[in-house]
Amino acid sequence: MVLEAHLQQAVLLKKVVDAMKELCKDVNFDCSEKGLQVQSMDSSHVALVSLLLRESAFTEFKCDRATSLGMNVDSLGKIFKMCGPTDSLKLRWQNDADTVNFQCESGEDDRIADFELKLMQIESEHMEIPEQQYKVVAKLPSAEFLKVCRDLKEFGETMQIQASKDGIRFSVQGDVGTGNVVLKPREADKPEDRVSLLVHESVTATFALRYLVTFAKAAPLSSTVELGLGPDSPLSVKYELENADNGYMQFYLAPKIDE
Amino acid sequence: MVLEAHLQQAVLLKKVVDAMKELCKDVNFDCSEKGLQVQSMDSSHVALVSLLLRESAFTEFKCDRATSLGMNVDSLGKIFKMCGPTDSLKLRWQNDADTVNFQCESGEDDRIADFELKLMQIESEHMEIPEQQYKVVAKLPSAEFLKVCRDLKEFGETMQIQASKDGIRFSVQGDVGTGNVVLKPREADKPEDRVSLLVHESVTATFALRYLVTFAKAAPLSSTVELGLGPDSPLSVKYELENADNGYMQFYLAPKIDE
DNA sequence: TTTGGAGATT
DNA sequence: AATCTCCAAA
Repeated sequence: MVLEAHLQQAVLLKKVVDAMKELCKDVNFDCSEKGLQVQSMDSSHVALVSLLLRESAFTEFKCDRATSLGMNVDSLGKIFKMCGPTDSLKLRWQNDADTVNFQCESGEDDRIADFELKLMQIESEHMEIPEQQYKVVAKLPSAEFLKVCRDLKEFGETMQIQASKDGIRFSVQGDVGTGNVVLKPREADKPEDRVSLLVHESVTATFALRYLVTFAKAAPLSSTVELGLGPDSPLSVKYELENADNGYMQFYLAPKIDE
Repeated sequence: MVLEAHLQQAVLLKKVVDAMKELCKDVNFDCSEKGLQVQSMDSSHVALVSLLLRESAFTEFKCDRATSLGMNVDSLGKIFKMCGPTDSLKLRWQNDADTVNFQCESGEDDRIADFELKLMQIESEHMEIPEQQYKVVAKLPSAEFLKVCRDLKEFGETMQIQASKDGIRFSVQGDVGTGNVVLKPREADKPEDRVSLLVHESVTATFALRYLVTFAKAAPLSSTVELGLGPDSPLSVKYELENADNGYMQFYLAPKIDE
């Protein structure tokens, strides 16, 4: 057995796959002793998905040899659909086998679903993601970001984001009119209700709303989301797992350049 | 600024729009110093919607000059979807501007959504609604009316309403059988639980259930609904706002004439 | 724990 | 308009 990983909550991986499903068809899961990692362009090569599940996210993790396992995301979605919300997951890969095994166990151990998934060869266009120094880092409730994106996408295809010390403004211009939502920095008892802005320099940029909505659907992964903005640089949309040390799921999207 | 109206609870207008959405595509909001008014046939010219929001329904209301503002109801629905349940609303229209501005503010003022909606020219088929002397006026809990309509629409498309001093009977004949719900007059501690019947003459009439279900969805506007019935005359379904002086929303539906 | 209603999504 | 999911009440 080269890879054996046990996850307390299969639902974590289910959420990750759900978030990835609309963007990527097939992806490589890069396995090493550090954990699992995915880095993939979306099918239309406009957005980038970056997932890291550190070894600490698992109750048990063993990986003898670094390797890339190519999987079909749709199939993964179907597999995890079999899992109940409290199921645990065991992931196994034998040396050079052409399948990987998923085993979902209900909490009471009275129901075991398992699936043998065929692996696929995916040319891994390995990409470096430069560590950006964002001019603005905004942290807000992930549910609020999801709602803003969904509400505004009704009016148009392009969203302008303006961030300054006073707040962050999401705007869409469409045929029937122009919509804006402004969030001001906000303290709150629960950290997950806060809106905070770290601003070195005000930033205005525009993005294809379609992708933002897709990213925002990763909200179940975390109660908060972190937006990273810079002038003429890609937007980062990052969801840290409940325990940030366990990893994150992050999306990048190139801005629309003004004509 | 010709029109400026502040509403404590944006949700009131949201409910009104939701109730109107399924019936009308575009409507004129007639603004005067008395308040806002809408009178519109539904798209298939079978039903009629009549809305009155008196000036007193607003925390602030100013209208320098009577005017009709044509708006798309779907767009209004999308705008109010952005509002939280406790948001307040500011409605503004500048002299002869071709847009009207909606501004939703959360209670804590840390989230402002606003929308600039393009106005449209709608030929206003102005109609007089004759004050009917209904043979029967029935008042019942709006939730109960909603449930009756929803339950019975499962069995057929046409509802017969029979009202007499003994009670009001809703009947549907369908392929799988015939369903009846009878409500007898009922006293109750809370006025909104009462069922009362004012009967000058027993009435039997039939209506297209589809419209009744749509009307009944306005239930969030008021805990009670008033049905007005006459032989061979349109049914009135009226929801008075919690404070009746603030206005009402009313629907009319022509009866199906027996073949 | 199970059932119903409400809200949201396609 | 129909389905599905989530949340709340019994």
